[in-house]
Amino acid sequence: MGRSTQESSGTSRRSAEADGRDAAEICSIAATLDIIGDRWSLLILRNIFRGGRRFSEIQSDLGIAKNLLSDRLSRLVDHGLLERVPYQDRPVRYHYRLTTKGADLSPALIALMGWGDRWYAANGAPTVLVHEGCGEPLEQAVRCPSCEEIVSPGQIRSRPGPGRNTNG
Amino acid sequence: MGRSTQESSGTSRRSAEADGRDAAEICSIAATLDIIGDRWSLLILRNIFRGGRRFSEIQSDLGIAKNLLSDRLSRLVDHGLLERVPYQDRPVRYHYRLTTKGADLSPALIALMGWGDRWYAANGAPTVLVHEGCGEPLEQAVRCPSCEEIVSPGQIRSRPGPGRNTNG
DNA sequence: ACCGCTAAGTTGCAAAAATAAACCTACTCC
DNA sequence: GGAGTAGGTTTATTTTTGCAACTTAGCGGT
Repeated sequence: MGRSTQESSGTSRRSAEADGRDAAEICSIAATLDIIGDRWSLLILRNIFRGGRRFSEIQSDLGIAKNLLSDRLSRLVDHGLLERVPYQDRPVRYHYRLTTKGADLSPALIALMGWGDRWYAANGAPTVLVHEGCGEPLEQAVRCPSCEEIVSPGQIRSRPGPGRNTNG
Repeated sequence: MGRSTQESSGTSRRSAEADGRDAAEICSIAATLDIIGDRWSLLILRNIFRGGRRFSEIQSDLGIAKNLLSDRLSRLVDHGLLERVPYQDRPVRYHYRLTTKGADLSPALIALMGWGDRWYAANGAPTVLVHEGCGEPLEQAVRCPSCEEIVSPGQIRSRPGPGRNTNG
């Protein structure tokens, strides 16, 4: 009935800070990693991005233990990144589909893939993302919507936003 | 002398596929996650990005156990993402600085932060990245260098690259 | 000279999580 | 009615974590 032995759907995996504020409340990176910051979640999502939607497909492709896959899929469904939808009756079989929220992680996957390509793909990238139509390889960039230009890393500054210290 | 109890600098953390090809060899996302795909590495890097370079600074900010921090820092140094540099003699004290390779992960951190902002920052982002000079918030985008335009997710296709099946 | 303090770790141990392998349920095909 | 498939659960073993105590090396005060 429950989610097997390794239950882990508590509110937060990392310990709270001194005054009860959790790291996730003051950093969106921490908030994100609380959800997909383990060794399998992003790989599972990557597989589903590529079209491998069924339990057994993901399991054999990744070599993940079945109980862990079961647990991670449930977690991702609970957090609203995936939907579990029946794709046949008799016997009822499910597959997993990205929600808008899950699909919205694609920039992060693209960035991680780009880094691996740049630093570990000695013989060229295993997979390249191309522009539909023109077919040319794509790249990721940070841009300033108001200046309408690409911003280099050195021109990026960070400052506290409106969500800082909400619980004051 | 060694790296304390939790040694983990083997070549690969995930098991090899049937024919000896590792997942990392056919997917740059897997290759990347082999290095920073645990619960702490990206948070450590984030801290160092923000300027928190010393052991104790990272340790108290993150609340990570000291032995784990020690292990993760050594791993990141071994993999060339960080450099351990003495910042004083007597007693000799070290801090950790991003290498080019480590700094090159910033697009991934920006993407993860953006996702957390969009889905978990009900009261606005805790931190915003702005364009130096104009001060306006930045965004991340995928662009086609040859068409010189921003590409929406639906226009992205992926195909095998030159590094696929290198070990034929 | 001794006391307490800081930084940056290391060591030992208990608890939690990951892994592997066996098992289960429903159903289909032969 | 036996074998196979999909999608899991259960159980046992191994690995990682997390916590607390301890270490090393120097500093500042008394």
